[in-house]
Amino acid sequence: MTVKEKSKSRGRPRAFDREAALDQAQALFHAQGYDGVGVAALAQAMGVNPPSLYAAFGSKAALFDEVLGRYARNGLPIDALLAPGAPPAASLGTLLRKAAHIYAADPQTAGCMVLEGARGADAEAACCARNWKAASAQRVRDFLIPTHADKAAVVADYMVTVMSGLSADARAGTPTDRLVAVADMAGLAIAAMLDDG
Amino acid sequence: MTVKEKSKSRGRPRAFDREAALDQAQALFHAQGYDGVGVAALAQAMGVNPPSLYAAFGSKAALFDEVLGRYARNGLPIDALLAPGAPPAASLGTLLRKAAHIYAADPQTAGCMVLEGARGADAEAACCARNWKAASAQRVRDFLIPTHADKAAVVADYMVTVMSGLSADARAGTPTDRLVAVADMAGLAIAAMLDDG
DNA sequence: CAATTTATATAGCGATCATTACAAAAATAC
DNA sequence: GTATTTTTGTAATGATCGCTATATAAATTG
Repeated sequence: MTVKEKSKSRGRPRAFDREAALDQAQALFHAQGYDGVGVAALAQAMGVNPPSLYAAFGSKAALFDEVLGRYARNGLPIDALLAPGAPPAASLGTLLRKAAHIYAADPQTAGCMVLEGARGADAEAACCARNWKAASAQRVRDFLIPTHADKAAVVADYMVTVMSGLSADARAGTPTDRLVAVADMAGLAIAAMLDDG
Repeated sequence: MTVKEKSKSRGRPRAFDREAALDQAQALFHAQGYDGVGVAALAQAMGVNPPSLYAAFGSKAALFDEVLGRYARNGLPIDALLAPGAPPAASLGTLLRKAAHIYAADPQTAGCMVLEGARGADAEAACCARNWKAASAQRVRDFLIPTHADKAAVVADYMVTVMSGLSADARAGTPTDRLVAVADMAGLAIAAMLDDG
């Protein structure tokens, strides 16, 4: 039952599915946070011994970074919602509302893994997470530049700030309806800034 | 130079100033977070050996809880800003703006210790911090009930959410002016909710 | 076949974690 | 004075941290 995707490498083949192992790592990181989960727990959940984990992923931080990449790719559909030409205020409001729903949907995956990772005690992991966080803020800025160039920076900062707060609330156990109500209220500032102002 | 405040207790007198030690602990917890600082570092900063720390404060988590109490008492002047009869939207906007200033004022004390502590990996410490967080939310609700009873809950949630996001940004190094700009934009939603709506 | 390469499992590395025996020291109580 | 109580410093507890040295197993290469 060994898998050999692409090139038939020389040595002994890997005995575990790399993607499936990443899934397990992602679930654990999301549920308990980078600081809350140890390498031993990760290896066990991935069905692998620590040496294989290090051989395949390099380090705990590198594994986390790879997990964050998958998460950012398959998480919130930012690019779909913020397509060029979409109505700015409404689209950003929808993004906040969708984030609230996703953050509170499952207690095992509460909040945003990127935004939570950016606050952890581990400097290396926080640095990785903040890079992904900055990339998301940049996407919001790019979306706004054509229509509201002068306000793109503030509004993008505001979006990240609110989503970070929503993520914290979701991890504290705030239920979906309260989170969505906050997201909708946060949308009022966007409308006031982009439509009225 | 030994201090004996109230009752002359029986045994050997304490050799350190309890309040000064708490100051040092607060500085360290604020700078590095509950998970980021160990008991050994705490004891050294407080000028005390670990056994004395445990004799005086009980445990790392209990020390953190006591520090949080001091912090909540001497931190943001919530009660002063949210006095009964104060203009609701303007007062809450001022609170956000003041929070932004304080959060970003000193890199050694960036963000809010309560809101950051509420996201830590340690369950006991996070529980303590969330109690203080809930108490602050309750003060906002009480402030709003007389004038906007129907919206007090959402607005209080929104305030805590935004402040939590501001705290995260401050810890990530966002400068004061950008944080204040976000706080002011967040104030637009409060005005829209309380004045217009 | 032997040689090489890679992944595996066992076991343990030194460091740090929060916490605590233990005994000497310093105060009051009798 | 002696007894009692509390704090002190030294040193170490077991647990867990991220990580790895080592040897064996399983594949390709010649």
